[in-house]
Amino acid sequence: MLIDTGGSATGAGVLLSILRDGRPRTRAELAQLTGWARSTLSLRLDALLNQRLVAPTDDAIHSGGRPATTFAFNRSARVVLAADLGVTHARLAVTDLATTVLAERTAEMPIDRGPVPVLTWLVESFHELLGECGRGIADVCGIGVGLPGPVEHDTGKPVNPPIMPGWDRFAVPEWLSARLGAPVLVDNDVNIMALGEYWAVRSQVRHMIFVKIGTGVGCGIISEGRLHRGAQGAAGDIGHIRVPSFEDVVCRCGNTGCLEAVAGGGALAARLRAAGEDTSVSRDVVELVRAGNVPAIQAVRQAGREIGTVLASVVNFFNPSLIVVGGDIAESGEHLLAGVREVIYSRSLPLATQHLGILTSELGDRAGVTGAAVMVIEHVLAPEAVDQAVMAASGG
Amino acid sequence: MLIDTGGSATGAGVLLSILRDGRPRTRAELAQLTGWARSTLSLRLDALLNQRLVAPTDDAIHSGGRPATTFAFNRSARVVLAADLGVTHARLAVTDLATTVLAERTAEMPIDRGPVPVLTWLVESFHELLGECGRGIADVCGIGVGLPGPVEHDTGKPVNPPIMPGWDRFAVPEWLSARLGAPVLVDNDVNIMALGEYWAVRSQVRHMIFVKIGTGVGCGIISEGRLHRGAQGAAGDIGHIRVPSFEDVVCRCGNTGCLEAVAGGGALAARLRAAGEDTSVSRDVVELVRAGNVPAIQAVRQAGREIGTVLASVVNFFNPSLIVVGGDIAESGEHLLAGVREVIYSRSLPLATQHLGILTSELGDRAGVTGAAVMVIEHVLAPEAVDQAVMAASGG
DNA sequence: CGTCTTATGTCGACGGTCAAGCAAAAGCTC
DNA sequence: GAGCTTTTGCTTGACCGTCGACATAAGACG
Repeated sequence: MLIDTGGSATGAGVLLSILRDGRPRTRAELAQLTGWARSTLSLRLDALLNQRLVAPTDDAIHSGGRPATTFAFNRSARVVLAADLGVTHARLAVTDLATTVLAERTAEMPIDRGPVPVLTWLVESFHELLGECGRGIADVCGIGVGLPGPVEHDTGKPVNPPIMPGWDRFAVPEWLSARLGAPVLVDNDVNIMALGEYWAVRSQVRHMIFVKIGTGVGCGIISEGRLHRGAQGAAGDIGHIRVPSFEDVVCRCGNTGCLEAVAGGGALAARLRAAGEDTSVSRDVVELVRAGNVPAIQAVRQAGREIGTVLASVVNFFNPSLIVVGGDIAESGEHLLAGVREVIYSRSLPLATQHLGILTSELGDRAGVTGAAVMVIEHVLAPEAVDQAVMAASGG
Repeated sequence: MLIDTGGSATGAGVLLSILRDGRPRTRAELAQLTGWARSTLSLRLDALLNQRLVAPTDDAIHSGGRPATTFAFNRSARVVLAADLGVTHARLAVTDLATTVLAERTAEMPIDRGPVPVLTWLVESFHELLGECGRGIADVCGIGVGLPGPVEHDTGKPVNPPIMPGWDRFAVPEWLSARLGAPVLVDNDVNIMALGEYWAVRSQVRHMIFVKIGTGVGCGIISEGRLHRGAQGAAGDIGHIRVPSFEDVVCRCGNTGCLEAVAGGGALAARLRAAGEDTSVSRDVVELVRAGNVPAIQAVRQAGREIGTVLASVVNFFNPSLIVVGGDIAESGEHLLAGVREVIYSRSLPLATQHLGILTSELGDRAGVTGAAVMVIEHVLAPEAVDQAVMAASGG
């Protein structure tokens, strides 16, 4: 229960947080920005150089006399292992400290095989991916994992996941970190996708909602730049909000009229199948839309309207400045988004919509692994964590 | 653009934040809690004693040898001026640093008289209230004001308030602090009510929603213990969420089917008036309910159901651990709450509702002034602010 | 009243930080 | 290549915050 007051709380962390934007800077600039003496600054800069978290850049700024060497964040100092585990699919990546993917892999990997088989495969694959991009296990500063169900983020354990048999309360972080020797962070897959998309717009946006429309419907919430997980980590479960005039539609959750049962990818596939199309999963619906199938396009647009109805309420309540729509169904082009926009702009308050952006995911199916990497990077590169690492390296 | 790295960042602030809970502690306990040497601790404790923010308590703990003097937060060190300005009504209070009301006053004060008349009255009344509780203007550490409309919290200016003629972009903080000589914080009235209610439960609750049902309907949102204001400061505007099967009801906002037009106090009064009752404002509805008028009771309970419909969606989306219902109509007893509970518990997900509390306001019509005081106290007693004050007092 | 125990104040030592100054380095201009 | 300009690294002395140790204070107990 001690409060860290420092002793040698070196302060290298805040220096790094300034350099995290990637812009190269001279010592003089950094001294002015931090308010430290040049001698002190050099001391702390050296600490970061020793950690290889910062590196001198090639181009020197010249202003008449001796050119000033510039220093910039070294995104290659460490690597992050990121995993986005879906219900049937898995995507893995090795990224640098700026979320750039260095090596990646996707595979069919049903989550219901259980934690040990899936995570064993995960560890093996990570080793292979590390080999692909020429890095070693020693370079790994952390592992981020997204799971398709509710996760207690503090402990990293899934809690009562409806579609992950065998995973309930499995200690994922302990299991993985024992085998990979680095800190492990776990969260819900929609949350990490939100984090990934937020990363790209973090300089302009403070409040954001990421809506994933796959088989089901869910969303991740960013408030004041931080993920809002809710009291039970169940925030963002908009898939089971009841939509009007569909009280007869039965949802897998046992209730009726849920958004997911009306506008989710699974529901669309089922409805089109009933109409004679050969659609079993949400990706089949996307195929059909891309092929120009009119009933499929109409269904997707109408789903957009239903989702828009719910989001219109969410906009009034939460007042975000950006809504990002992702997931399988979102990749079927503008049809879905058109429906969403149509309803939100007509139903939400002008004050809340005048500066509201409604966009499709920039990262596409990479949002998950990017977000997993972001989660790790934010943890490992937080000022206090950097201070501690620097202290440990110099202190012994 | 300097980053405060200290010099003499005394650290007295974190010490005070430990003592803020009100529990008396000995020097030894505090040294252990902070991790500082006893000598260092004494130094910082002295700084807080000089500021009178901490005071020795009478009872000394005895354990064989010399008894240890205990120290506790001195809630009487300063006073806060708090104002909750409604559309027609105003409530003012002088509170101590633990939000205890020392003197208060309510008055009819229509906000549409404009900023200068209202604020002039405010300043006069504050002086009188200070006299009543035997404190001087020098004791005031800050002023908190709640206004019935959207406020840009950073600047304290109302922005496009629909029902506050003459207030648009009026510089409330500058005007008041020039006359009262202390920092002024301004926010929306619903936000400060949320803050006030949160204060009472802050040790158990991190995510909360405060719903105010007066003439209109609005809510304040607490995420991770902090007020979520949204991108335009417009978050919590649930009064204009569309509720199903009321598409014919016209709202004062120009749209149709808004929750406020269906279940707000103004709407209830109008509906009962059309049925022959003598109700013009929401308080009249409450009177009627208290008198046992059956149509009024039915109307209020049904309003609770309509509000519950919206809140059920909000619960799925936001996953709070507590919903507090306040405002005029909430004071009509359990009828409203029964309607709200009925719908939320039947429509929201079990995971989100199993530990969800739905309660009426503990503070009642004092929630506003309490919240205004909380806003000021959190600002003035924040560790950095305390450090700065201590530094200023000792440095010159 | 003396002794014992624990709390508290004081003082010197230590270490981190700063400002200043100087010499060396690295490029440019002439 | 000499001279100029500016950055950079290094050193020194001073200052301040923090710590540990010692002396003193305050009450209890016999």
